Parts: sequence; C-alpha cells; structure tokens
Amino acid sequence: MILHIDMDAFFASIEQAVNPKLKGKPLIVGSRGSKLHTVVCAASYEAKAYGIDSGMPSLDAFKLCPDLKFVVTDQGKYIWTSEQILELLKGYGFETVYASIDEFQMDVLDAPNPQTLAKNIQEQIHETFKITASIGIARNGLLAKLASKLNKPNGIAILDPDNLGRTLAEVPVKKLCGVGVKTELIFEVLGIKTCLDLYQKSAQFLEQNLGQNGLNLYLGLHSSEHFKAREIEEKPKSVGHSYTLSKASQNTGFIKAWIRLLSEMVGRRLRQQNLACKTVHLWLSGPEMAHFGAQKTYREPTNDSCEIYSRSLRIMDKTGQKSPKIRALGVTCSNLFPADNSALLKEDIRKEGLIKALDSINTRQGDWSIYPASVTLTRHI
DNA sequence: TCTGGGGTCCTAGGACCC
DNA sequence: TCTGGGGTCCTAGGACCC
Repeated sequence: MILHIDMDAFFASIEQAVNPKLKGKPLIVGSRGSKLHTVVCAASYEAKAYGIDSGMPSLDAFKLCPDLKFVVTDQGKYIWTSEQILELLKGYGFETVYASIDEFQMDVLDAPNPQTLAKNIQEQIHETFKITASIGIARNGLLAKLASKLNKPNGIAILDPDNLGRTLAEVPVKKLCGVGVKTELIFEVLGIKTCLDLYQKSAQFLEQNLGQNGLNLYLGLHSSEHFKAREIEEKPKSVGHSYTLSKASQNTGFIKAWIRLLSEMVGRRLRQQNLACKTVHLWLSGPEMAHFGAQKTYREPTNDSCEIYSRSLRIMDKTGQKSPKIRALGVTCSNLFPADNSALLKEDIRKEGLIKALDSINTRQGDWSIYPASVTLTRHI
C-alpha cells in the first residue's frame, strides 16, 4: 500500500502557525508584493469558505472578502518546513519520497493497519508543526493521491477493493492527476465523465485515443508498481524566472533592463547550486504577440549572469520586430551541468574572481546589496 | 479592471553523422 | 547522382502540475 500525504493549504497554514494574529482569519498567500496584482498561491480554510481558492486573481479574492489578510510567499520557509516533514516521515522506517513541496509518498508495504499509521502521522505532524495533513491510502501512487483529496482537510481516505468502484463512480475524471482541460475535453467526447468510466476502459482504447498520455493514465490506475522515487536532492533540470509588467511596454531599454534583472536572478541561482547551463531560453508575450519563445544551445556552459543576458539578447533579435509591445517575459536556463570553475584564460580568471566577489558581498550584506546599474531602469519607468 | 511564477514531461520535425 | 537505415542533438510548442 502507498500512503499519499498532502498538506492542507500548506503555505497559508504555515503562515498561520508562525503568526498567531493570522490564526482563524481568512488569509491568502500571494506570489508578489503588490497585493491586487497577483494570484492566490494558497488560501486558508477560512478564506476558502468565501469561495476563494488558489489560482484566483487576488483582486477577485478581495472582492469576495474585503477583510482578507495578505502575506507574500516566503519560499525558504516552506522549503525548510517541507524538508523537516520529510525527515519526520522517514522516521517511520518506510521508504518515503518527496512528490512536491507539500506532498509526500510512503510505501508502507504490508503494514497491518495503514489507517492507524496514517492517524499517527497526522497527529505527529500537527504536534510538531501546528499544521494538518490529509492522507490517502491505496495500492498505487495515483490512486493514493486521488484518495488524499477526498476528505480534506485533516482527513483520511482509503481506496480498497471493497469501495474502489463505488468511490471512483462519484469522482469527476478531472480530479485525477494528469487530466487537465484538454484531456477532459477529449474524455467528454468519448463519454468518460467519472474516474470509474476511465478505470473501465482498456489500455488499447486509451492509447488509441490519447497516445502515451492515455497509456500512462491506464498504468497509473491499474498497476501496483512501486512509486517512482523522486528525491528532494535531485538537481533541477531547468532554472528560470519570469515577470509580468503592470502594463505593456514598447520601451526597448526598459525591456532589456528586465531581461538583465531576470538573467541576474537565474545566474545567481545557478551559481548557488554550482550549476552551469548550455541552453538559454527567452520568451516574450504581449497584446500583439501571444507568445514568442526561442532557445539556443551553446557549446560552452555558463552561469555568468552577464553571459546569460547577452545570449538572451541574441535570441531577442530573432523576434524580427524592432520594438514589440511586451507585457510578460522570462529567462530560463536548461541543459544543466556541474559548474566547472577552472578558467584557463587570464581574462576569464579575472571575471570569475569578480563574480565571486559580488556574490559574496550579496551573501554577507543581503541580496541586492550590489547589482548592475542597468537594472535600476526597471524601477524608473 | 482582466490571470503569477516555478517547474516537468512529451511530441514532432529538422539537421547532421555514420 | 541517388538510395537505406540507424541514431543523436536541437528547437518549438503543447499539456499539465503545484
């Protein structure tokens, strides 16, 4: 059996646990400082009672509940808590993996009473962190994850041969991880409405109609395979940052300053993790240009923000437009390798030394103590 | 007054090599 | 000059998740 442990309103619950003034209050956590120009990252259960949920524009959330409390995300705090929870779970002696920042899976093998185990885990998490978790139990990861959503918050649900058919018949297929808007549309045409409808289709039927995605869903539902371990320590496959401007801009200098800033942020993260990238991906979008994205792979890996910036600019030239109207933009680096800090040329050695010095100033004095002057342009217009 | 930001995986076609 | 077959890497874009 697999236990899927899903934290309830994770970010919002942590903020309430840390700050007693927020306890019992409707609260949202937003991804950015300007509280009317962001979307809801997490909503406390008090906020959910007003119909607020993650993904909703914060403006709409404030309309539903004017007294809403607002907190800006603090990723460091959430990652730290997530790691602590993983350690706690590993203490039970079963193989446990990280599924996302607020989800964990535990292979409890043939534990005699998984429900009691789940109850103990919930209590220990609550005692330690003052937050709650919902737990799903089933014979594989996909079903366990589905089960964890059935009794939220602070609930336990088990899917076993006794209740599987009955339960799946009540759950819309959209609830299943891997079924998004597009897949749901295809299912509608095929007459698949509930998870049970999907469960009863053959592998061949699903592969014919949905290709690999269909086959994966079939396997996810029917296999009793061991979950795919994804360790928290695994290195990322890409690192990126993006930003949406408050209104579209045609000012090339301003746009370039933003690309410089995003390149700086990406470069810093690469250096912190001792990685370098071969591929740089720049994307731009605006009212007249739904989405322009292009990537380029270079022979030499880099984690120098300046180099990432100039590679981005070369991609920008490919838009073929002189000064396009831009509303949102992003810089992402992929094709990651361990950084090789052994420059040979005199000039490269100097450059490496300079970057190291700047990074150490920012580490000691706080982020953004020192940064390229051109970045200040992002604030002046 | 329009809905952020961080990711992963998959597919299909082109370029190029042997 | 034209033809097969096998394989890798790169790019663009789609779908999905938290």
